Amino acid sequence: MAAKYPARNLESTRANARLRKGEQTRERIIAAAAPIFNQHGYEGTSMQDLMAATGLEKGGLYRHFSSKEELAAEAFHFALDQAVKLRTGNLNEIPGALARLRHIIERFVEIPSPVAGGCPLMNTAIDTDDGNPVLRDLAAQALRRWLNSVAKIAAEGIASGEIRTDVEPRRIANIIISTLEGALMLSRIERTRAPLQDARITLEDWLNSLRATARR
Amino acid sequence: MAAKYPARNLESTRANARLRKGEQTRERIIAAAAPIFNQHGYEGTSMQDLMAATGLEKGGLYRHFSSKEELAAEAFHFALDQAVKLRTGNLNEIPGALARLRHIIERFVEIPSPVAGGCPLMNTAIDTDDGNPVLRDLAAQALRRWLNSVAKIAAEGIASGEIRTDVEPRRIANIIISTLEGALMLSRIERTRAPLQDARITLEDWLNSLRATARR
Amino acid sequence: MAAKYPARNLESTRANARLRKGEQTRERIIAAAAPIFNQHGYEGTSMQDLMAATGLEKGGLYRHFSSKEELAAEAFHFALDQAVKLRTGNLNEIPGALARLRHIIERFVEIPSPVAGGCPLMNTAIDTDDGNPVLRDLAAQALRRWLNSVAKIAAEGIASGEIRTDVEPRRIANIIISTLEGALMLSRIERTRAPLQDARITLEDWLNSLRATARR
Amino acid sequence: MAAKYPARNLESTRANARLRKGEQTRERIIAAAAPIFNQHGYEGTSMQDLMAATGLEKGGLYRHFSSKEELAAEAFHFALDQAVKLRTGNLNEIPGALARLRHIIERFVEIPSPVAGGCPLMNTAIDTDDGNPVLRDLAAQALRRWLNSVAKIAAEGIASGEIRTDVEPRRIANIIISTLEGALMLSRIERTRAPLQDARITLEDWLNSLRATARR
DNA sequence: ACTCACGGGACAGCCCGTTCTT
DNA sequence: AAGAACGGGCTGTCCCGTGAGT
Repeated sequence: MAAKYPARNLESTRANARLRKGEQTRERIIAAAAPIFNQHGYEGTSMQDLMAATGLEKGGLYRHFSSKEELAAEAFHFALDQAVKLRTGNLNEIPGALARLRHIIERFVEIPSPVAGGCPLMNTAIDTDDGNPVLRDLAAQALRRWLNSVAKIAAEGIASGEIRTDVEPRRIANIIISTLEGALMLSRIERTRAPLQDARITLEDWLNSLRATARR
Repeated sequence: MAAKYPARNLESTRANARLRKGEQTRERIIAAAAPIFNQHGYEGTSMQDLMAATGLEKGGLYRHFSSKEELAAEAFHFALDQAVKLRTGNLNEIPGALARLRHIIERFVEIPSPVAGGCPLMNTAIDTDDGNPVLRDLAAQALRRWLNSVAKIAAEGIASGEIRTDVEPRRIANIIISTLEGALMLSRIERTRAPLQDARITLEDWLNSLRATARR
Repeated sequence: MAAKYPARNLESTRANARLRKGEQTRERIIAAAAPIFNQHGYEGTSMQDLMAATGLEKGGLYRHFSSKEELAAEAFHFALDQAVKLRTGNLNEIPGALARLRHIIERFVEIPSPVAGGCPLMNTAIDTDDGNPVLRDLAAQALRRWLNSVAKIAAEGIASGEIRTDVEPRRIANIIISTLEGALMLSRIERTRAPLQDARITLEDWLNSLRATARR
Repeated sequence: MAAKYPARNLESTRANARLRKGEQTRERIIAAAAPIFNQHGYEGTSMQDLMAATGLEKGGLYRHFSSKEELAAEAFHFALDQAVKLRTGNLNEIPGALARLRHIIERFVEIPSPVAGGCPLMNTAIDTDDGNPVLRDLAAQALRRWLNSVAKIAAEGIASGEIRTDVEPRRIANIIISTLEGALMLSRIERTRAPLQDARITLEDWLNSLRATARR
């Protein structure tokens, strides 16, 4: 996901250092398109919108992407990357499975989506559920990866004896993500952060109840 | 909202009262349109789709509804009514706040949406969030009513001493609905019922933990 | 023109005394339709407009008229009749050709059209000139009658020695009607009565110059 | 507006300056649309008609004009320009106010409208009087300019002592234009040039009667 | 690398007219 | 005599995509 069209020279440490002009334009288009697709959905976004956002003409856009769908896919990847990076933070440095799960929850609740329009994963999944299958699969795969990564942390916690053995890792992942995403939607519809805060408190309480009772 | 399809029992004086032909057609259109709007969203549904689904021509449709928006609003009401009726069941006859909350959860998880496309409330809310404001408000109000009704049950449980006093009714409502809706989405995207089942188990456990400890 | 569908009984002295219900409705429709057609033209008037103006449904209208065109023709006749009656006044009682021509001019300038939208003859003629040929011919014939009647008065004035013999009656008619109708249009566009007043003054001066010089 | 089709003389620096392809097409569309709008009116002209007349598809047309209204406005300007240029001729070189007024009358009567459908000013004014306000104002303003220019010539004639002081310039303008436009309509409806010829003769006689009486 | 120019098709909405029903 | 119900067609607008030109 991270680095798409590499071709970068060796000494470049950061992603977009020293891109050719065409690639710069391509990245610029994607960055401009991401919030628009994320806000208005695939069908709800017109090439005209993208032209206005990028300052390019239609021909200019189609030089870099063979179709609206391809551009939308790239924009989805971009938005997801941004969100993942921002919300993951220094997750790997945190010791303890429960602490890492709490970290995930906290970040999700406290850090707003870096791309306007909210969680790109859910937005894309819902938007394309009965529509564009290419984008739908992209979103489904991303969700699967997210579920897997959370379940893996839970499994490690169980293996290490930190988490009770009578709960399945997959269930922990399902609950955390279900509750967080559900709360995010309520927050957007109700236009208040209360559901997200409630989700955080409740999930953290629930995680505490999963802690393996220290027997002697 | 009035009485839809079935003939029902004889003593109903006003409900079905022999619909005129036009009203029958109107109801037929709404029933046919509801799953389409629910699946493809407002923008994703064309009048052509509705013509195909109803067998009527455009002139025929526009006789019963002054705009696509009006038809979508009626279809939303219809779908929501169907879902509410089916999933509410004999809720009022159930004694005990916790039992009623469990009943809500169980029904939501076990009974599939009577209208194809999943939960019309969430679908409409997400679909129109950055689009049609009329439909968005309709969905937002419906969600608000749902939240209120769940919170009210929780409040009654607290008042009666059944539920602990240190949790707010609003939070209980937020968590139940967030988790259920979030799980429903995961289920749809992953195409497996596991997230819903996990949500049910976890929410019921959580509700048990809210029971006021019997004092001596 | 005057009496269309007669069938009226003998003792009725005025036109619409004692019409059957259907005929009353028919007359009512025509009276309601006339100003609408006169203001918005044939194409610019929709059956919906007529429904709103009459309070009838489409079926009700089409019972009395076989097509929109037929209704428009009747409405044109009605509007023209109204205008002719009102502006003719006691023309026949006036002695002298010049006085009668002046009377025509004065009436035209001073009396606003009884049917909203201005002179139905010109409106219809212009409106349908490149469109509906049936209505166009109706208007052309009405104009021809009007021209003839004015020319006839002029001819009588010439025959009686009141008007100079070196001007043709047809030219007098053309000038009077051209100037009046042209001034009416300027008045409508400029939204001021000045052009009509100027036309009156100038035409009257001009008529005076046509008076046969009193022989010695 | 600028300079249309022909290549013209060499020293024109800005007028034709080699139009780009798109501008050529744009001008071609306007030239093709002008007679259609002038004949059938704004509502009576469909984009389909314009497609047929230009050979372009809808997408092609809408590239050059953002709406039918904008195209109609341009077509009106074009038609008016054509008519003004053709009928004005070398007006400025003619000495004497009365001679110039006669020149205007003569040109109007003798030179047929270069754009099919007759006088675009009157056509548009009447057509849009109860409809499109944008076009109506355009026509009203053009009429106002025409009236002003005629009135100005009359005023100059009065100031120079050529025309009698007891007639207002505005009335002269009103009469000339009313009579000419009225005669034009009669000519179109009756399908004979007689009304226009009568108007010319009569207006010229009338102008002679306005000549200041030779001083003693 | 990008703009300009254009095609062809879909969209919601409104139109006129007919038939069925009361 | 009139309303209710419906058909089929057309309108202006917007859409995505392609190819010529620079």
